[in-house]
Amino acid sequence: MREGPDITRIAALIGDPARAAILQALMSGKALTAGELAIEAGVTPQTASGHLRMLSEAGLTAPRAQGRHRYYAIRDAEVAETLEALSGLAAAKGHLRTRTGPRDAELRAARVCYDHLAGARAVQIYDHLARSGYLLVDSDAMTLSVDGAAFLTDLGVDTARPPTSRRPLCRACLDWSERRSHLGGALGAAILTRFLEAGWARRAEASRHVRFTPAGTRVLDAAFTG
Amino acid sequence: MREGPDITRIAALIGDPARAAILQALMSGKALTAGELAIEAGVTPQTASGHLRMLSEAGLTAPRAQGRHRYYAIRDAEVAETLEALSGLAAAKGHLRTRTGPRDAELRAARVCYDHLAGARAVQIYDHLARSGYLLVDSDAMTLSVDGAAFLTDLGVDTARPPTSRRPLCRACLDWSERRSHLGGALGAAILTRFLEAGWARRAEASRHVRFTPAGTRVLDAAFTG
DNA sequence: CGGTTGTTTCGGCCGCACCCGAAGCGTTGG
DNA sequence: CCAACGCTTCGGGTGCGGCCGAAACAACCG
Repeated sequence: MREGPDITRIAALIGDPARAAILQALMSGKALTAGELAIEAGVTPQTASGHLRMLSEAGLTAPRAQGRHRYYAIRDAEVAETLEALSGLAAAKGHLRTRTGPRDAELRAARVCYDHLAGARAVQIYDHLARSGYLLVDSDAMTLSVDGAAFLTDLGVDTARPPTSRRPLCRACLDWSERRSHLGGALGAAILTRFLEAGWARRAEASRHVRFTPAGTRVLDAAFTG
Repeated sequence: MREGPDITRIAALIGDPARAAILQALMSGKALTAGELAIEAGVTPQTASGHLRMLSEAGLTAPRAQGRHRYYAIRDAEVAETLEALSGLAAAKGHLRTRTGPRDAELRAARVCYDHLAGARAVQIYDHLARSGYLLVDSDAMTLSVDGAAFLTDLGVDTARPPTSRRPLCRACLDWSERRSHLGGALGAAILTRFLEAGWARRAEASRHVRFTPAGTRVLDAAFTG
């Protein structure tokens, strides 16, 4: 029969422990060097190099040479979304991790999803925008209302979408921990950028976790509540 | 590091050719016997049995004994959605299938996605419902308006949600061929049921393809346009 | 230019897991 | 009740693919 697109290739790529570790490390949105990814995956550099070659040929990662380093990153938002979907399924079906530990709670609170925020905090932001009429959720795409643009601009978020990219401004992204939607797309990326730049949130070193500063928590509670 | 849920296990399960074939066959929403699935996957019954055991233990499929047969089905909508997401990624990244053939076009027009319609026709239905104010797309969940319930009831769709299930009535499901949302959830399932029962559409024998009858095309063009 | 570091390519080892043949259960039917 | 059928379990063969050591490339650095 063999109907529809061929799932096997991509699923098999993600299904290897070393490659999965690489992809999950890259879900932080940072571009990492081949050597760093090798450590992350617990394999030697030459093994990681082979994996990265496969991932890049399949269009999951994008290599970028810079000096004698070679940086790899998640190729695009669609790859990131699919990985999140898989995370959701794994979280739902997978046997609960033996010890969920504090790290898990941190991730559920706030983390980076490729290039925008995810987790409880991100859902809070999304909810407020939608409920205040700042984000107009249409049949398919969402649009930012005039009021919404003003609201975000006040906070210092750059709502001007770069005209070069064909990427949608707003996009609902499914959150694996909250099982709800949060804001992705160019706007989601802009909001994360603003939070980091303003010192309202800081990224953990080698993790997807995002820690909100006291100032950031204040902004969040003041502007994104109700 | 090992952050977040463990993707590897589930991705590796889907990444095997035989198991992927089994899952894709089950995406028709029908429950199939182990023997049928063995043929579908091109392996012997004992091999398929082993695969089905793994899939069921991981929570991807649900076995149901009936007489001397044993029927397997996709476990729940979440599994189906993740498989669709993978299909989307594979369609986008995967090398184009050598010959896309007429079968592919048929699938893109209308197919079954676990228990509801997908493809161009499904997107048409979803668009009309949303644009007519029948489907109120809120921040997160969608709700069916009073007008919408009346509209669908007129068409013979059962809009009364079975109280036993905790399943949401309406749910946006990402369509891999249209790259847009279509209607899933209990309501999506009810609509498909009605279309089949009224003779407006017929399912292909061993495929996900759905063929609309002339009467069904008329209904679709009359009720779901504009 | 050697030396160092980061990355890739090549070859070969090894183990996992996919696969089937044979045999063991449970169900149906004559 | 025995035969037929469908499915599963068990055991062994085998091939693919991940892994590393060694070596070749490439880029910065003294």
